[in-house]
Amino acid sequence: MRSFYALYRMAKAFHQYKNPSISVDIVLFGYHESRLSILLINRKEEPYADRWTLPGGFLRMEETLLQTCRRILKEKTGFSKLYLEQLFSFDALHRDPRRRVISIAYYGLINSFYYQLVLSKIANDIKWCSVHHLPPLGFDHREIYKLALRRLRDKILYFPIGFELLHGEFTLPELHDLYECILDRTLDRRNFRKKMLDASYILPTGKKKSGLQHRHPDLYKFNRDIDPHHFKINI
Amino acid sequence: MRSFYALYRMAKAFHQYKNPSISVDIVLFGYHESRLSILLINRKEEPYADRWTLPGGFLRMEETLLQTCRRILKEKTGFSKLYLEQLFSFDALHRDPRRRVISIAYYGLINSFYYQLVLSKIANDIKWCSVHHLPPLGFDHREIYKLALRRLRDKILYFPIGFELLHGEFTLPELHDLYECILDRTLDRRNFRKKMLDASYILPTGKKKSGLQHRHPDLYKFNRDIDPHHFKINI
DNA sequence: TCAAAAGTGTTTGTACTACACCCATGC
DNA sequence: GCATGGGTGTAGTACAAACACTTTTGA
Repeated sequence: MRSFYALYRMAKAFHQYKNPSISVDIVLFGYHESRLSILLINRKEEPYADRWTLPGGFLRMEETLLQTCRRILKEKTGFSKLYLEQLFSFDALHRDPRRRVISIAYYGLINSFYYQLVLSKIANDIKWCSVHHLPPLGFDHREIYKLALRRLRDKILYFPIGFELLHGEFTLPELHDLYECILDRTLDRRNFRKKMLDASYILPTGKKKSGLQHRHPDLYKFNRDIDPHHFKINI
Repeated sequence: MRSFYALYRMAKAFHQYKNPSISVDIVLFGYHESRLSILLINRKEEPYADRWTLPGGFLRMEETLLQTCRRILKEKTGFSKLYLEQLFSFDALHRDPRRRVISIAYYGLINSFYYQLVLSKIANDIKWCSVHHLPPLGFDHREIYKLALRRLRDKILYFPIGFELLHGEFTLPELHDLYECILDRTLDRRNFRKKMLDASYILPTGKKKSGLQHRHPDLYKFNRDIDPHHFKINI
């Protein structure tokens, strides 16, 4: 009888603690050679075996969500220092066919292609994929990606996140190209330069970038003395 | 032995499914007589017994998060049709002293004071409380409230959520006062009127509001033909 | 010296700000 | 008729948009 009672207590506890699994999914944007890409993983296992999905994984009880994101990205990219921001929680009842999973999506920015991608055991393949040629994605990951891109486009207009995608020192044409890639439209070169400099958001380093074919452009750096929360710019 | 085996399986399942509890907490804004308020509940039980907190509750397995919000608000206010938007997920490890609870916060807007508040069994008291005189709040609810207010203030500048707080027909002075309450600053009456009308965001009904002491102001209504996602206004 | 990309200033238009007087109503 | 709040227009300013030529460099 004692074991039945223990079973009963366990069942009760089980029921009480029965909760959805919590996962994170990450839209990791990278920028390289005038292309905005996201990191995709080809799944080895069901569901969605052989389909491309966003990197993601399950929360552990002793982790915060951000820590989960960083652990997963470290496993897959080797990179640990990057900009991450919470995006939205996706909670449709059957978004994962296995069981109830609530996914809290994050998006991140990385100066991509610096680090070798690591192929984990649960994946067939991992790659950077241009946002202009995305394959069909598993789960509701296309929806998550679309929201992330919208958020990134909105945010870059009034918050200096773009710099997370460039090196410590960069040229104005590089910054300009980055903005055009993210926003997917052309921006007047002269006005762009003027706004960036007037906001004293970037500072000249006095150096020039060499090794290029034509005129050597000036190098700038991010002005870290500006409070990004009070940064105000209209591209 | 059979019961031990069952116990073992159960324990394994328990472990596998051990996940944080998921709750929602709701910052419900109401507006009445030139005051912006939020709905607060005085807890009867530990933790934070006798302290004021945001309305909230635990997700059930068969519910979406929005359904959880609506169930909770229906229990406490009797009101079911209201504007709700996901705000942020709060996941600090010990934000709830009982166990790991991840709270997905929502904020909502209600044409308040229409509906009688319902005192549930787990509460000592429930009330609308002016945002200018908030008591200390339990859990991390002050942080949640602050984020909600910031979001509301940001959003009202470019999205027509303010109308959710007014009746179907309203006067321009009422709308003006609502914006001033939410933003907590004065706005030029003439410019405000001009912008609202130029955006054809509100439409004259041809009627006037009577029963007032002085000149009877014109009544307007929300222009539902405008796609709120393309609504653009700068207050 | 030529081709390609980087650097620079001015003009024009639009949109926000600031501001003061008349009108309708109830008492 | 008077006190109170509602309705209306204009002038000034600031910022964003549009736009073309000169400079630097490698080949």
